[in-house]
Amino acid sequence: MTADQRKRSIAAKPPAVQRPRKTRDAALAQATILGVARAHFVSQGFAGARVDEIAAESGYSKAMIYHYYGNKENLYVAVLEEVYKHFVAPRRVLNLAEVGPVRALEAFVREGAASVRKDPAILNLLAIENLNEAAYLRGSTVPRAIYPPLLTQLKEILDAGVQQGVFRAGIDPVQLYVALSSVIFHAVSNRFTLSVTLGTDTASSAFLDRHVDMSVAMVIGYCTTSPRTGPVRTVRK
Amino acid sequence: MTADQRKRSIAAKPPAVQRPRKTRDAALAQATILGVARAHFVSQGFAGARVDEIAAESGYSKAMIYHYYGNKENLYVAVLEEVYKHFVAPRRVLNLAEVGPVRALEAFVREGAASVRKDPAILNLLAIENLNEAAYLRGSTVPRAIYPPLLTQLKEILDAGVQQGVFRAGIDPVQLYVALSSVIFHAVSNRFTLSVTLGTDTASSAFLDRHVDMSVAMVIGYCTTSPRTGPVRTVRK
DNA sequence: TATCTAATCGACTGACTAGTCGGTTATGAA
DNA sequence: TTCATAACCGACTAGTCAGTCGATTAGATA
Repeated sequence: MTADQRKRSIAAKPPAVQRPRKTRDAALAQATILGVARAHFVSQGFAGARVDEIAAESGYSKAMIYHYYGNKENLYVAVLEEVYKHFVAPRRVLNLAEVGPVRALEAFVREGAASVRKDPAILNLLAIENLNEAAYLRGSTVPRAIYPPLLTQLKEILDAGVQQGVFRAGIDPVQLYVALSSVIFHAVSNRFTLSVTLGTDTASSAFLDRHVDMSVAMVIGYCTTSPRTGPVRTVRK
Repeated sequence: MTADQRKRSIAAKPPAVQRPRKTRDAALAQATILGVARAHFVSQGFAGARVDEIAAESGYSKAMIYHYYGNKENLYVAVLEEVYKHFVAPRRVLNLAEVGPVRALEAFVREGAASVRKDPAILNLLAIENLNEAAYLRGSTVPRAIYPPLLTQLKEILDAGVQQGVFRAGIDPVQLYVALSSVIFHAVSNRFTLSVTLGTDTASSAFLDRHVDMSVAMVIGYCTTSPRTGPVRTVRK
């Protein structure tokens, strides 16, 4: 039994929806198919996912999938867009003026980390996209619309921090976002290989809790340190 | 034309090795097949790679692949092990006593970053493994043997730093390694999606240079800061 | 030189896979 | 009630895929 078969057999459960279906409901059909497709693409990748399996598990015929989504690629893109939207949606707007730039930045990091820990699906799709050189993502407008507000929010936090004299000047929001997302995402998206190679359960919530704390300290520490006096300096006075 | 076909057509070049082959050479055959397989698994993933294509491009028949590697999974594991070895091999041993803990830690980060920027293949395989919950990696002893020395090296740097009063005490090497690898790997492995979503070419060497500098500052800053002092304290709940 | 091992391959197979097609029937509107 | 629309599906196809098999032959060895 190959690893692939091992994994696939998990999905070999009876159909989630029993036929004969009572009523016709196009919206329900589309949503059900999309949900099942999401699970399959996330765990099997684009090439690894099987349209037949998605159909069987959803309780609808394969013809329905092609009726609503046209082809496998469109179905995948629909999943990609749905997951992207879902990823950013729960992020609440911080009251920057109230909590101040340092706490706002900390919240930014902690919320992102909590979001991917609760549902790592976005990380799998991101990995798939990068393996594929973002071929499908490029064709979608949804993810592109999601990020500018996030960058704007980050820029406002940075500006406020500089103005109040708590952050160093000259930090590029894009550059900071990349660093942030690194510490937020990587430990979760690579939890399996890290656990195997490091011999520690890096997926445990205790480990990830500590990782988030360390990440926050690194990011806040960087932003609050003057670049000239440098990090090499032993202790801040 | 689907994105898959678009990508696959790149590999549709004439065979790298011309037949009739002059001599028989088992070692050459295995190495050639492994090299071509590496390229295919890295860019297409396990499910996406095609044994027929690997055979055609290598200039050997498919029967040779099965003769030497048994099946697709074994071939993939062989690639995985080869890439892992190649990833750690070029890392030179630092003279900790000579350069001191701060520079040693900086070098640790910079060398890791340089290594994956030069050849991101390891990152693709890591992504594939994590999508697969490290199913294949678990069956291999090679990657497991590679990491302990790396952690030992990191621990020595940390200990020296604490002893010399430049690093804070109590940093877990495993925890630090996860943070390090985050900032080292993520920007490179996610360069495609980051570029698309952020609207900036995050794969450019200028951007990555700045990212590495920021990463070094964050890591060194964290290790050289006392956890009790500094502005970080104010944000703790 | 005779012999044996293993390097090598063309052609095959059975299972799988994305996508299609022709038809049936529930449902809402007229 | 009639009827048009679309929700829905079983069965099919053409091509693809991992893996096999029987045979041929280069080259090492005795």
